[in-house]
Amino acid sequence: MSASSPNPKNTQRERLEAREHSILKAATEVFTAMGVDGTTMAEIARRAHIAEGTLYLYHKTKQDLLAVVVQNFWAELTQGAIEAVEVNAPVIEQLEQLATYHLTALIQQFDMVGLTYRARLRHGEPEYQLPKIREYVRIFDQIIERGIDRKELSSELPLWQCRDVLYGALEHSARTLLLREIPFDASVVEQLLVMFQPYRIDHTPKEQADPIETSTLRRLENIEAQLAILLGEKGSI
Amino acid sequence: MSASSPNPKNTQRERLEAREHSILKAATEVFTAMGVDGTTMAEIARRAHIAEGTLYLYHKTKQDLLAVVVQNFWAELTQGAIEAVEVNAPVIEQLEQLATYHLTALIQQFDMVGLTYRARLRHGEPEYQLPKIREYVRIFDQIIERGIDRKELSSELPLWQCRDVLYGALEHSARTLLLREIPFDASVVEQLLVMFQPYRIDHTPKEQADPIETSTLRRLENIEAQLAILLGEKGSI
DNA sequence: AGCCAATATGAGTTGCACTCATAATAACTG
DNA sequence: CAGTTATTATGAGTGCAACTCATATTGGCT
Repeated sequence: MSASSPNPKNTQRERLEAREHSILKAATEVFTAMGVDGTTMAEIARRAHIAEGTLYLYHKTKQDLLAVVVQNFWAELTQGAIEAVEVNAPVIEQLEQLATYHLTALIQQFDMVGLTYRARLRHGEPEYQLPKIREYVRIFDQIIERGIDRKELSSELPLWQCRDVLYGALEHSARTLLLREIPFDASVVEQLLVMFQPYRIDHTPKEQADPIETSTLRRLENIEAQLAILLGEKGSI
Repeated sequence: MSASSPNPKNTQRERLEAREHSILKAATEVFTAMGVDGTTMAEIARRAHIAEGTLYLYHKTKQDLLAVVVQNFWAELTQGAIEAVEVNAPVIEQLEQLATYHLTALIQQFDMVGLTYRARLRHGEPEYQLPKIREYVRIFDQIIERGIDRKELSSELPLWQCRDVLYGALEHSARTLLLREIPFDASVVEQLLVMFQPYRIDHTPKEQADPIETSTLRRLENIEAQLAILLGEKGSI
C-alpha cells in the first residue's frame, strides 16, 4: 500500500493492465492487417514487446485472443452508437442515426466483419453468439421498444425480422460500397427505412390529404355553392 | 482409341474424373462436418481413398480445394434456383419463389455460408468475388430486368441496393431461424417483398379504389349532371 | 536483506500443410 | 509382346506456427 507511485506502470496491477492493453492493441493491428491466418502469435508478441510464452499467460489460445479483439471492437461500437443516437428525437430519426452510424463504421473497419465471423467459430457449437454483439444489437431493440411505448410504432412490428433485415442489409451494402470504392451512400439507409413505414403511427394532424381527393373536394364545394344559388333562385320563384 | 470399355473407370479420362469427383465429395463432407480449421488434408485423402500427395496433384492448396467446394455449392444452388422460378409468373411471385428457395437452401446447408466467407479470403485481396456466386446472383438481376421489361417494375428500382437487402436479410434470417430451431418462416420472405412495393407498377384495371373516394366521385358526378340540367334549363330561359 | 508468490521467458514439442524423390501405371511404337 | 516414354501416384520428409514447460526474473512483504 505504498502511496508513492510517481511514474505510471508502477504497481503490479497497473503493469498488468498496461500489458493487457498493449497486447490487445498489437493483436488488433496484426489481425486486421494480416488476417487471421496471416497472423502469428510470434508477431503479436514482438509488437507487444513481450515473449511469446507470456502471450499465453494472458490468452489461452489464438482463437481466444481473436475473440477478445472482436468483442472489444463491438464494445467500442456500442459506445459510439449510444452517442450517435438522440433518444429524444422521433424514433424514425433514431433508426436513421443508428443505421447511418452502423454503415459508416462497417465501411471504415470492414476487416472486423471478417474477423467477427472467424471469432464466432467455436470448436463444438456451429455458431457461438458473442455477448458484446448482443449488447450492441440491444440498442436497436431499445429504439423499437421506445417507439412502441411512445406510440410512434405499431406493436405489431416483427422485431427480430426487422433486425435481421437491417443488419444483414447494411453488412452486404457495406461490402458492395467498399468494392465499388464508394465512401458512403445515404440512399441505402433511406431505402431501408421504408421497411418501417407500415409500422409507423402518424400523430401529426392530417394537414394535407391525397391531392386528388383535395381537388375532388374543391370541385364538390364549388358545385354545392352553385347549386345552393340555383336552388335559392329557384326557390324564390 | 480402343472402342472397348466394358466397365466404367476404364479410360484415363474417366478415372481422373471419378477421382476428381470423389475428392470433391470427400472434401465437402469433411469441411462441412469439421469446419475449415478442423479439416486436415490427410483426412480428405483418406476418405477419397488416395494418398495425401495425390490430393496436391488435383488442388494446389487447401484454400484452393475449399474454393472449389464452395463454388460447386453455389453452382448447384444456381441450378436449383433456375428450376424454382417460373419465368412466366408475375415477377413479384418469381421474387417470392427465389427468396423462399434461397432461404430454405441456406437453412438446410448453413455451414456453406461460413465456408463461403473463408473461401473468399485470398492472401492479397481483402475480398475475392467467387464467379459462381456472381452467376447465382444474376438470377435475381434477370428477374428484375424481366420485371422492368414487362413494365411490372419501375426502372427506378435501385438494383444493387435491393440485392444487398434481399441477400443480406435472408442470410441473417437463416442464422436466426437456425438458432431458434425454426425450420422455416414464410413471413420473412413476405416482409422482404414489401420492399419492392414502391417499385411495382399495377396493370390490373382499378377495380376497387378507396371506397371513400369512389362514393365521393359518384356523388360528385350525380350532382354535376343534375347541375348541368339545371343550368341547361336556366340557359334556355 | 531475504523469502515467497506471481509473472516472464524462449527452447522444445507437436500437428499439419505442403514437397519431392521414387515407384507404379498407362500409352505408344515397331 | 517387349521396350520406351509420359503420366499419375505415393508417403516419407520438411518447415512453419501454435502451444507447453522447466527455469529465470521480478515485485511485494517482513
